[in-house]
Amino acid sequence: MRIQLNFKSGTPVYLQLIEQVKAAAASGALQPGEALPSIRPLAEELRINRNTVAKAYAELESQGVVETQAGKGCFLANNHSPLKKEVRKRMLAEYVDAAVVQAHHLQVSDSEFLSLVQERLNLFAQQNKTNAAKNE
Amino acid sequence: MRIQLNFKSGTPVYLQLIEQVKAAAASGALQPGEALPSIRPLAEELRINRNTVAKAYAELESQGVVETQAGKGCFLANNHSPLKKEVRKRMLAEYVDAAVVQAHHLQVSDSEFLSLVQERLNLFAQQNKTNAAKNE
Amino acid sequence: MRIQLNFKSGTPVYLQLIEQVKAAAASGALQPGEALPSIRPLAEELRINRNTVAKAYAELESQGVVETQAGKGCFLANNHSPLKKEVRKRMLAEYVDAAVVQAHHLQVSDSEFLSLVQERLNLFAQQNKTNAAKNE
Amino acid sequence: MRIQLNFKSGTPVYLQLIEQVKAAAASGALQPGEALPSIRPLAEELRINRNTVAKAYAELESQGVVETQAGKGCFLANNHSPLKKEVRKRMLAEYVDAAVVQAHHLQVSDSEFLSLVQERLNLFAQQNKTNAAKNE
DNA sequence: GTGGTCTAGACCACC
DNA sequence: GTGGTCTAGACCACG
Repeated sequence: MRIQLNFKSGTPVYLQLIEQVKAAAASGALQPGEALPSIRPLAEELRINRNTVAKAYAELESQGVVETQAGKGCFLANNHSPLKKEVRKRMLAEYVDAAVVQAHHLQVSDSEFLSLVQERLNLFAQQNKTNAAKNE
Repeated sequence: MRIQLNFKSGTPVYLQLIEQVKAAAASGALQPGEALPSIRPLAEELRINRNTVAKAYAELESQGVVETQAGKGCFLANNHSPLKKEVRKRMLAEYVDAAVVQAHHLQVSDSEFLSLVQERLNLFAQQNKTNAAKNE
Repeated sequence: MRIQLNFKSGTPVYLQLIEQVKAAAASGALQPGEALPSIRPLAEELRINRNTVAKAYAELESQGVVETQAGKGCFLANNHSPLKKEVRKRMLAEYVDAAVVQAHHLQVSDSEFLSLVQERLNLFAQQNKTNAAKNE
Repeated sequence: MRIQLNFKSGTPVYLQLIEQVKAAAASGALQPGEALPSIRPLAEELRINRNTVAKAYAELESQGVVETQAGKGCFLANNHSPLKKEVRKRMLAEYVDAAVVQAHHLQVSDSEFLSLVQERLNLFAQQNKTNAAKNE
């Protein structure tokens, strides 16, 4: 699971964590019963306080999204099924629209915008590969 | 201009306002020189405090998006501060990255993602045309 | 009576007006029964709204410092006697202290400070003479 | 550090705080590197809201008078931003002018005014010496 | 415990 | 009526 925080957005960090865990569960990237990252390593990787991660996990447990087993870890609860493709597309569209509006506001043409999108996709795939290698 | 707030998103209300004013400006729904809604009526309509609207407008002014005249009102500025191309690209990249990450979380493939981007670009261009026609 | 406003101090203009009229009354510069400047010319001279002057005068009347006679003007009430020299000196000391602290903060030496004071006193006397000539 | 507020003066509380911290720094009562009172206890002691103190400290930081470390505290900065001599003189002139105007209102003669200035300078120098001795 | 931010209410100056 | 400012309360992130 890949977590990416935006410290400048004004959105509390723990809410960003919650949202991204939910998204991973919604997409099926995180399977029911699968373990979430442990609090301490995750906090170190993201350069945030352990309390912040703990708070997000606690909130997720109170919402029934995950189940915590003391001393063992935190696992995705069972009663979650991957969302329909249509729903996922609608969720994603919000993010795409924000980028499109910003592009227009910054007077970036459609073709420039599309090539930027392609560029970031490639960059992202490359980073993923690097992370995967590191975790082997 | 149509403003729609989401009080449960965790995104500060004043940031949502800023985004939507920018979107309206980018889409042509709000024309250069045109007056934005006055602070008090807008705050009442949205059921929020006047200061929240005032803060959004103040931030928009400091970004050069609008020009405010005390006692008169707040108007959309003409020139969208022509920043250097590199700077604009970097600003835009943040939005694109957020969408890319979300696509990955929701396990949407690159090709599906690109076609969604194209779809939203087309939709946006269409809205622009409609607004232009309306303002003639 | 010389009024000097500071638009950057954060103190409301009408409060500055009130304070300065009171100071003039306290010092004896304004005698009981003497007329205050008319609202309209004073507002023009100070480049502020007539309402602001009117508000200050209304507040002064409600405090019993002045008495307004509709259509005639605004006059200093009778029950005010000039303050003792010691009291005036103490009031003035507050302003002097603020300047002294600022001088030290800006690392201006005592001798430089004293020559600045002398310079401003001269400038002030000169302006007064100019204004007096204009009003003849 | 002794803070004394005047709630009836019309001067915003946060500005009074700024002035008094500057005065303490200028007089030597507060040494470079020394911690200012923490926001919460100070607010309670003065019976004002925490945000009012926070605003004063934030403004002091933007002026370069203090340096604040989130989660640690707020400390007096070392170098009082050596501005150009001309700029400093102009800033100081505002304070001097306010005192000069007040002297005129209170009908204090120039010579009396100058001797008062000298008196306060001496008093201030004496305080500085006392504070220096105390901090040895 | 520390400082920082978002939202709110009341008041100010100006037209 | 317009926008602007000061003060406040609640919540957040961090140590």
